[in-house]
Amino acid sequence: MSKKRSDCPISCSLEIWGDKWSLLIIRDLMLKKECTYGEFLKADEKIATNILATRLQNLLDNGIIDKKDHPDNKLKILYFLTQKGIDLIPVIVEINLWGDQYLTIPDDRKKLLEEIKKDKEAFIKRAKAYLSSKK
Amino acid sequence: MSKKRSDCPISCSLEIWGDKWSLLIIRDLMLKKECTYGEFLKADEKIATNILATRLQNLLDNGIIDKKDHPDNKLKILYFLTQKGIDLIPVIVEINLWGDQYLTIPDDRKKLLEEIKKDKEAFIKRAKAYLSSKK
DNA sequence: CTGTATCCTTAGGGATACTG
DNA sequence: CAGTATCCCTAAGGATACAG
Repeated sequence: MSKKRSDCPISCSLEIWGDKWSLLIIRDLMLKKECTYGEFLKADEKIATNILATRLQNLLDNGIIDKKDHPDNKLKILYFLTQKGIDLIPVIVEINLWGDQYLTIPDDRKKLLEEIKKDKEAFIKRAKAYLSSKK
Repeated sequence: MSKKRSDCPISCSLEIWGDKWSLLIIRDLMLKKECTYGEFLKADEKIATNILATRLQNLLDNGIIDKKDHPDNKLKILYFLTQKGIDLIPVIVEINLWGDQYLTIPDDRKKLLEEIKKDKEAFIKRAKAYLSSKK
């Protein structure tokens, strides 16, 4: 994505997925496990198609996501998280928990947050298992 | 910082501190507890002074950091994390742990990472207590 | 030392049309 | 449906000078 500024793991991580869109793509894949191009476009934040294409390519290049043909419809392509992407779930979870303290949480996310708050480690373990499973 | 794209806590969080520099400022304040303007400028990533000024202002506006006069030298100003900023430590910690799996960690950070990996919750608790303490 | 100000360049992004 | 391509604009960023 951008050139290397330092050896700091925070800085290097941000250079891979630290823009305003990549983590939203990862969020979609965490919530829905598999997404088509069109499903990303339909997300609330309304990403532009050219931006989406560059971000998906960057995440593919960095091994965070992968893609495959849709089992039923060969015209559709499904994006999904690799293990490297799945391992970003704890980051997403912690951002959610911070947001729970300092932002207004929409109703359709409250259930998820309750689950996370009840037992964070168990939630992450379950989510990782779910996202790693085939089908 | 930018206009609101959606109600998603991830999206809203990113709009506050999801640029390429804010988390590095927060990282510096987590590692050193208090920093002067000049100390931020000296960080490896070499942030430009105009960018630094806008980011500090944004973090001040959003209540993530605060500032005060240096106790010894009234010409110096010290920036530090508020509780809202301190509560971002788990996010930083998880990014570090992800980086530990997938990036090359420089020697001067390995000790910190060992501490985190030994007992994450204890590390966070200690860090929060340290950053909350006066002096 | 802590910022502002300015200039200039580049990257990110919105809108929309279009192709296999 | 899954992208490419184009145009155009704005925000982000680097360099540097300078002011209180």
